[in-house]
Amino acid sequence: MSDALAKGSELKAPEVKEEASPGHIRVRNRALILTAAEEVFATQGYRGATTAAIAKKAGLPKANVHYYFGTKEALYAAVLEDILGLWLGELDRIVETSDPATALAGYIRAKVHLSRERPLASKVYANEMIRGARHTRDFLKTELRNLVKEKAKVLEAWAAAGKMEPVDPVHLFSVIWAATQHYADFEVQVGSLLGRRQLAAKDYDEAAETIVRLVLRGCGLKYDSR
Amino acid sequence: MSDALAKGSELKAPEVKEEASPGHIRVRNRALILTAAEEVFATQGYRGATTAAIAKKAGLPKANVHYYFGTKEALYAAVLEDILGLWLGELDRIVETSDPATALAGYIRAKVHLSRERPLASKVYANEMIRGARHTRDFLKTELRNLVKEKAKVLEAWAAAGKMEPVDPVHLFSVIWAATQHYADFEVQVGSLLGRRQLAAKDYDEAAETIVRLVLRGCGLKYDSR
DNA sequence: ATTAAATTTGACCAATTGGTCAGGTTTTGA
DNA sequence: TCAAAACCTGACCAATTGGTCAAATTTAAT
Repeated sequence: MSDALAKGSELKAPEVKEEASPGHIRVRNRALILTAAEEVFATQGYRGATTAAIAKKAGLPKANVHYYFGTKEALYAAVLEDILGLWLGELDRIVETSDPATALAGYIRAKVHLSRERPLASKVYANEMIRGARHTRDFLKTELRNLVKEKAKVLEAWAAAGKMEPVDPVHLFSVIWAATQHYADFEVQVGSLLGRRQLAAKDYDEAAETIVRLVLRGCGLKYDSR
Repeated sequence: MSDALAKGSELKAPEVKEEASPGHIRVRNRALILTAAEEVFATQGYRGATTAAIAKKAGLPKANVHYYFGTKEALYAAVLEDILGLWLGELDRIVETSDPATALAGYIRAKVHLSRERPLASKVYANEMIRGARHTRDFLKTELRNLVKEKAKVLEAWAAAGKMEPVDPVHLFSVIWAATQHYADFEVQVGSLLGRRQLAAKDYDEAAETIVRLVLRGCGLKYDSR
């Protein structure tokens, strides 16, 4: 056995008691199923996803999936719930005290990063929108709308302070979301155009810079193209 | 009967001989089926679309759908074929002799217009990309890639002539496509954020202007925000 | 150790789905 | 007018699907 390997093995420090804490099975299996479901829903669509395929990908019998989530629809709702949490976080940096260019650029880069790290989540969400947001209507009309209204005030304040030009906030966010999520949802198209099977880190970076450039300049902010 | 209505009826000028030309049944029914299929594929996804639903929407028995298109997959391919034709046309205005700002703005406005007029086509295409472009890979890697390469040369020429700043063409087109098609694919989301059930003509116009503004300024071109 | 609760799962079911087909009707062209 | 081609469609089928369930096993808590 090589030194490195031996060292690695010895280092798995905590030496947890093999299994632990009540409910850990529930937690582990729900996570397995949710991960598998995200992939199957993303690549096959809601209707195309079968509970059998999800179960197989999770390494569990189909009846087990129904044991934990009841129906396919409830499982789908749970997957969406996870994704919405992921989406909502990054907007925090858009606050009045931030510098507009820094905040917007940071948000865009973070969103592109998410498209690279969690493309399946983006695809599930896109699918949900395309099909009319049957399971997400309330979220859109309340939570998301309020969040955007809040951020709209920040943009207005920036504009009033002469830090940027006024821009319609809904259209600005729409363009940012569309452009950034495009690199997850239409990954295969962008890859084809760039002549790659898979997008590389560099491609995501260049995408982010392009989007940042258009948005900042569009808002009357400085951006130096290198 | 109102004047307007009567006038409208009388005006249906050509008064074609009730039926006509051999093969007209084939043409008419294929069109009925393709239109119905576009809607069902758009709103239900590939797997979610049933030939029965398509037949019902077309007002024909299911067996008739199979009579004209054979399999569901062949019908889907035919729908995609139609859509790709629609997509490819508008790029014509991006030629070296055009003024960059005029050409790009015109293209963006035309694409937004298409999102409003043919949202279902956009949704079918988005679905196809999300699922990995199983039926469109070849098109992407050959036709679309070559088209973009061609347009890339135009952008380079414009930049070399000092008419605009250099921009990565693939990322520029990706952002334009993402932003414009967003108003078809994520229509329900934009509507929720704007507090409308349906987007109005004004909303599409404002969307187009926002995108034009970001893109032109991003390319170092003038755009006056009114 | 004991028992209640949680978990597991093969077998099963009713409904749906893409697709077929035979026998009929209508359209077309000579 | 008439036969061939095109078109139509109700009835049917094998496969798949989401979901159920009862009996067995494992885990948790006393």
